[in-house]
Amino acid sequence: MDFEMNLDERKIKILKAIIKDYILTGEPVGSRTISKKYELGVSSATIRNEMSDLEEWGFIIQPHTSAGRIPSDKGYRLYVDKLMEYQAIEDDQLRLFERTLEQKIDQIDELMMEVAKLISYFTNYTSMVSSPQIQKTKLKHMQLIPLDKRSVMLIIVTNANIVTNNVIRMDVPADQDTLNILSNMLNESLRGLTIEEINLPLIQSLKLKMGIYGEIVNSILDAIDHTIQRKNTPDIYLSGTKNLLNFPEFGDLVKTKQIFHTLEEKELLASLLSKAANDGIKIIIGQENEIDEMKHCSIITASYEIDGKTVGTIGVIGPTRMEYSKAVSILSYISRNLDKLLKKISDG
Amino acid sequence: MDFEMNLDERKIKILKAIIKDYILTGEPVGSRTISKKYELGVSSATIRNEMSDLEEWGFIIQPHTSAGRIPSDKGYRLYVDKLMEYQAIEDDQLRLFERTLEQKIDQIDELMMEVAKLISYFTNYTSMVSSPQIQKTKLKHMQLIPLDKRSVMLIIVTNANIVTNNVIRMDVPADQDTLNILSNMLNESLRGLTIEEINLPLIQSLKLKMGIYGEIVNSILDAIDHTIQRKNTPDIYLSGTKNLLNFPEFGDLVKTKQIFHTLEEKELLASLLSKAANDGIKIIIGQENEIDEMKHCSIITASYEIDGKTVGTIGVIGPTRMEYSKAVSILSYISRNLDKLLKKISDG
DNA sequence: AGTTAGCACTCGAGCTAATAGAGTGCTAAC
DNA sequence: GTTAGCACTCTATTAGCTCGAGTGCTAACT
Repeated sequence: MDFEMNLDERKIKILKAIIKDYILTGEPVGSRTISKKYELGVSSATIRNEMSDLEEWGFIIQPHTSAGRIPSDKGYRLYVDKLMEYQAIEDDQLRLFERTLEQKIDQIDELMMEVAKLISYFTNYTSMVSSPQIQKTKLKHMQLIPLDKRSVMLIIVTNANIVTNNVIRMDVPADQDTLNILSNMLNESLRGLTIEEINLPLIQSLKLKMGIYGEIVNSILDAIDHTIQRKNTPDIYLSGTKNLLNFPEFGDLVKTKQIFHTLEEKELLASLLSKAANDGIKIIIGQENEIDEMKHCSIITASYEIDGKTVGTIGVIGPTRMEYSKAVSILSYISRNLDKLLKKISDG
Repeated sequence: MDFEMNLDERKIKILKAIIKDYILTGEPVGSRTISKKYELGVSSATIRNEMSDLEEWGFIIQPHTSAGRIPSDKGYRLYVDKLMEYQAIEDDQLRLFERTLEQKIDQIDELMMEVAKLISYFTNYTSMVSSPQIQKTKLKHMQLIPLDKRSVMLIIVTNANIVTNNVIRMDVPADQDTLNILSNMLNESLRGLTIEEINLPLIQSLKLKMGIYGEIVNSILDAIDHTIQRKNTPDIYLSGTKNLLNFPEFGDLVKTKQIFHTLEEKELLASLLSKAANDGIKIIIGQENEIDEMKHCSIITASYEIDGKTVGTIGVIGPTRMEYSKAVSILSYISRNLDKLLKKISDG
């Protein structure tokens, strides 16, 4: 028995060949295929011996006796960690992305959806995009608008011109002028802060400052708080869910239905994406996935920033037989350039 | 040959039995099944004779010689037009809907998504919901907010507290006070009008009225116009796309992929739904569908109103073998009560 | 005239057996 | 250490077969 694991260069080459070929074709890869298609200068018999070792060490799997080998999750893991060559994003994709950048998109939700579409179009996988976490963006302007006698709308504009609104039910009626004064005071005190920076001491001092408006301020601060709570789970945009159906591994409708079900659980996806935050590129392969229904998928996520702060995540879902290097390069490129797109919204 | 089409009561009963059974089981229905399961007081041989007529007239189809009959699109059409019995919405569904009504939902997009989820949950089909057309809703409040030296944000609040926002690039800088005055003037002139009522003569008279602010007003009215243009295609919310995979008729992955593809084309769905506007309940069966990829589906849509005006549409997509009466009753109930939900957003 | 029992006929679903071929592991020679 | 050769294994495909559901037609019955 060969208990010592000695991954020499030739074994690496063979493993890479198996993974590449299997990602390309989806069919188990045999020793003859490798010796013919990939120039290793050795015969299929030698390769068979090497493959036997690779299988013993768990990097590849034989679906049945008379079939070739397919990579295991462990094999893919080694591949993405050490073996994979990063590739540049393709020129035409670059151009298409630039063109999108030139388009006039003035709503953040449209932009997010457009980004999701681009990712799924570029990768041929299902894409996910989470909108910027509002807590980490800075307050730019607040405005109170009278709706009727007892209710007021609070509009909050942040950093990248993300607009949220909130109806506040007032105990005390307030007229337009009062609301304008209040809006000004709020702006003076809070502008430039991120929403998560608005804490209890700050709120107390605000109440004192507001003097006669104290009681109204209460409701308003509640509303701000409510905004934070509600927006704790960011909006999730999906695109290209149909792409999963392209892959024979999703021919089993029962399993595939479960995946589609998961994709509709936006909270689940939100937590999945938020875990990836701050990590740059993160790759989850098959069984590594925490969500049971996703254990036959791989997920790649990439976080993106506004003003140097990580505020959201983009990602793709595909079969474990995923074109990791391609997907990584695309996600990495888009995540690095997403802040430009977001800034463009601000420019009006 | 029997060229005269004489649809007597017994034939109707048999046709109804075939459709009911096929909707239930998805299997072709034989004459013996009908004579045993549905009490018609005649033998299978008699039913065979009648079925032969029904087939000749195109209401049912025999997939192959030794199979039972399945309804044709024409058969379903007759069924939904004349034969179908409307059924009351189930009690537990009613309760669940009421409970949703009690929940605090203060954003229109959340509400729309919630409604879509309810519909797909109730019907087990894929649901579509289009957000209220902003053009037909009335202006409640407009507010200009300064962002930076050269740009201003226009917030428009309409009827059901639907909020839209728009960044305006100004040629002339404008300070907070000017913007407040302008906001007030705009509100006085335009409040209560629907957006589509804001036409050229009105705009002209506004410009005169605004006097010294004339040049600024231009940009603002452009922005309003832009809002109308952009929001011409309403937002579409989908839920339960995975439900399609429940039905054996969508086992063919190639066709199903096409349907999923169509479901991602929001513009297409928007036009599909908008065509249904003003029509109350509308049923599109199989081949009747204009979209090729949808010719194996049936679609039911129902329009909904705000303040007596039709502003949007809800609907379901399923196999032609759809539980029409159930789906119709659910859509009809929800569409009739949707305005209550929308009003609740207004109440804060 | 309408209904029904009886029966031959058709055709798909599902089972079995046979075959072809891809790929392996092992052995012996290089 | 490498490789040619070969027996062996297992799947996928095909062909042939049977079974049974369902039909249409005919002849008898009411």
